[in-house]
Amino acid sequence: MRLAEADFTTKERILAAAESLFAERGFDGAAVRDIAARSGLNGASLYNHFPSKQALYEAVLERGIQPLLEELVRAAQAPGRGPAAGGRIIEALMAHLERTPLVPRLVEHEAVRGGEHLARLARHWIRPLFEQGLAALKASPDARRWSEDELPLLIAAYLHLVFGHFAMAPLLAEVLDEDPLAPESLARQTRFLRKLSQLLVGPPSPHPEGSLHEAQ
Amino acid sequence: MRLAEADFTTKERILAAAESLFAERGFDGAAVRDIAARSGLNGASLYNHFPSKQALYEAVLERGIQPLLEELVRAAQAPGRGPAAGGRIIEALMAHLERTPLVPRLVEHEAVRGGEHLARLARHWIRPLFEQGLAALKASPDARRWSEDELPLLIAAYLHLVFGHFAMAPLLAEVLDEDPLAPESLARQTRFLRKLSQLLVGPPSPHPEGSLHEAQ
Amino acid sequence: MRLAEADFTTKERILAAAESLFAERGFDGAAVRDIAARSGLNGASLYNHFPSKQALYEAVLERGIQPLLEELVRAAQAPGRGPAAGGRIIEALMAHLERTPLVPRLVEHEAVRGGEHLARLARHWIRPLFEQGLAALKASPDARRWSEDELPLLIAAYLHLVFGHFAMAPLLAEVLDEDPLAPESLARQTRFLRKLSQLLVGPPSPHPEGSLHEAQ
Amino acid sequence: MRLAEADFTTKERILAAAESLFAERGFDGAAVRDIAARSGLNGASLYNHFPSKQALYEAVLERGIQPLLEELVRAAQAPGRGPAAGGRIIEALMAHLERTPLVPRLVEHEAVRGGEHLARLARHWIRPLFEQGLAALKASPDARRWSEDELPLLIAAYLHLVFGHFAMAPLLAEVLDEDPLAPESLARQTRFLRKLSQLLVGPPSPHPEGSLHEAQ
DNA sequence: GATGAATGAGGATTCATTCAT
DNA sequence: AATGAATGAATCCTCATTCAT
Repeated sequence: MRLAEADFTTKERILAAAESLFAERGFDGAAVRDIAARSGLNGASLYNHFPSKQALYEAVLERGIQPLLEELVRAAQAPGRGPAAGGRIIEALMAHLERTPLVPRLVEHEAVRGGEHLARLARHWIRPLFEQGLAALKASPDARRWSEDELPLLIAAYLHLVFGHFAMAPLLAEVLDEDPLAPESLARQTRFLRKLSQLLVGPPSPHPEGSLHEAQ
Repeated sequence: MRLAEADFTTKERILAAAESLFAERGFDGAAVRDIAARSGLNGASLYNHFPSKQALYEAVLERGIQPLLEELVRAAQAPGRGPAAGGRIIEALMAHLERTPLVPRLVEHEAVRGGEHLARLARHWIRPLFEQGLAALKASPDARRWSEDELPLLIAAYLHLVFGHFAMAPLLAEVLDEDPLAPESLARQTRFLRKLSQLLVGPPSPHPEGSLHEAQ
Repeated sequence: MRLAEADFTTKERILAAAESLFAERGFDGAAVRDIAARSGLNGASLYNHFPSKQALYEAVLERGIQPLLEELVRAAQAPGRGPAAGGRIIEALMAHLERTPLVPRLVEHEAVRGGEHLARLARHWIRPLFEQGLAALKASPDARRWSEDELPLLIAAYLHLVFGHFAMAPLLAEVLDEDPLAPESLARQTRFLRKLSQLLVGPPSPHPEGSLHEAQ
Repeated sequence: MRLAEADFTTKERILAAAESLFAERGFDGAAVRDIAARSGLNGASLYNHFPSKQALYEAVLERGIQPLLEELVRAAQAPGRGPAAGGRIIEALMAHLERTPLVPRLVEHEAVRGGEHLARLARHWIRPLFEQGLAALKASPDARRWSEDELPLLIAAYLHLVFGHFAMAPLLAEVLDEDPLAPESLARQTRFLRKLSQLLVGPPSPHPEGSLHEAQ
């Protein structure tokens, strides 16, 4: 029991270290030895827990993306399909990413390089997400302002907006002079996205400023 | 003249090859030998044109980003600051990126890894872009729906939306079953972004569907 | 214990191989791969024991020079400061160098190229040696034939004579048709230097030929 | 004529640059490109004047050693074989080396590494020098204090003393806090060597201090 | 499970040399 | 005679991985 627990802990430590290094430097830039060192291990010991760098990478991706997807499914399936659903999903998503802020960087790295791993990533994880979003949007009366072939773009837009904030955090930090991952920044971004969402798929607002400013 | 032209050509070939490889694999993943090979050169010959991989990388970044920034400045300074300005800038940006579709990937790679180069990238290139955008938004009467501290987020949102489409093209291609960089896809995305822009910073529309659908 | 011993052995093997190659070819001429091969190692394995070629080089220098200096200090501090001290030091020095005959070559290489490492070499190792020698000479009544500003030159002369014999051994071998590092050659050179030393700092000899020929 | 003259000049410039770089860094450490650059040439242009690095190296050695040898022959054959001959040769040698102070470094480099070139160096240049010295010593009545098999060592000693001063100049500079190649340093070293020579092969001196101090 | 040592493959870079201009 | 460009070989070093302990 003690041993198994220690093993679990070590594995977790490796995964966390790998996540941060893969997020920072990408697959090629992250050295196994560095990951091991950041886990408090010798470079060779890591191979007692993962058979290869590639396997470790995939485990990191899976560990990061799986809960994210589950969270999304949960948020989307929560009762209340009304116009507030979009805002709720955004909130859930942002709240989740606040706890795993490196995942978007991993995804972005992978997406940008279009690696072999990408197809599986897309098919197994992103595509269901898209379809789920599509269904939700089609069910929403207020989304009727978007034609059918615009809906995928709309979902992609949400993806860019939410993931971009996390993935490009290092750049934004330099430009905005504040840490985009700080709680206040995230809260502000969440409010901003909800407002934006209202404008995009909310009901047409005859006097937007007043109502929207309160809406948060 | 012949010589200078040949030199220009080789250097350009190297820059193009480097751009594509850096975009695909990032700085660490792109091997100098591969860049040279893709330029029709021996690995060593590349060093007759660039003193180091790092220098080549920076030249690629500069070559990609400088014209982009100039294009943006040009578009922003064109006459007609009205509500149509946003749409015009988006159009110019998308048109420009259609010709250099790898640049957003480069930027995203750099942004995601937060490399040493990032600070300069941010200060010299992205920040002026932000400030220019801020000024434009403040001058726009319809942007008054956004509070002052939301404006940077709005600009970042545009950044994510435009750059994301190009940077994550490989992922989107898998998900959407079409090439996001194909002319029709880009035209659709441009229309979509103009419509979205209308909703975000356009005049409040009492009956949006009709008017907006024609607006393109 | 077994492990530590094996480690010591490998490191020692590398140091020995590096010493011979650095002595033969100098820093630039000695390839890490060759050093590794001569140690029975793959080129990469060497880096498990030394972080860089430069570090290995410095370790080799230190390993060679440190004991030499200690030997000198020991010989100089031995009782009996009289006119025989010079001869005793020479003997000790020659005996020591017989066991590490490559060290003078290393020093000569380094001295000739005036490398960055030289300053440290000079200040930490050679200079104390000089000062020690100076003190010994000043205390010797028979050295009064040399003026104060000639004493450093006298010490340098000893340096040249002793080190030169070892460092230029390859050249001397060609010229003299015998190996200058062979025991008999070294014995002869030692006798020669003692005799020479007698002439330089020994007592004025009224009938030198007779007395000196027996002096050995 | 102009062209030929320019060529001669260029060749000389290359030889001078090569001499300094070979002296500083040895054969392996000196890059052809650096030699060319120091000659004001492109790396490729050097090959218009010398067919290879090796050939250039040999030309440098020859250019440095040939005049030195001739100078020695001249000094040795000058009238007056008496006991002053040693001093006169030393003076001529030192005076010559003052004008080509890098040559001893070249020789030392070559001697230390025992390169392929060494055999020729030894046979063609150093050995005649030795034999000439041997003859001179045998003819000198005062050298009778040295047995026959010590005479080669005596000559080698002179070699070490004279060449060492120049070759190890960088090291001596650090230790003695003055430039060993400065005119005063060289003058002092010359006086020192003459005095030393008097002691080694001069007549037995009953009251050395007085007489020798004036002897310079 | 942890580690020091070993290694083949590969990475960026340098180098001597060649060649067309 | 000079040079920019090209290149194969070599250089130092890193890396992912393996293995004995």
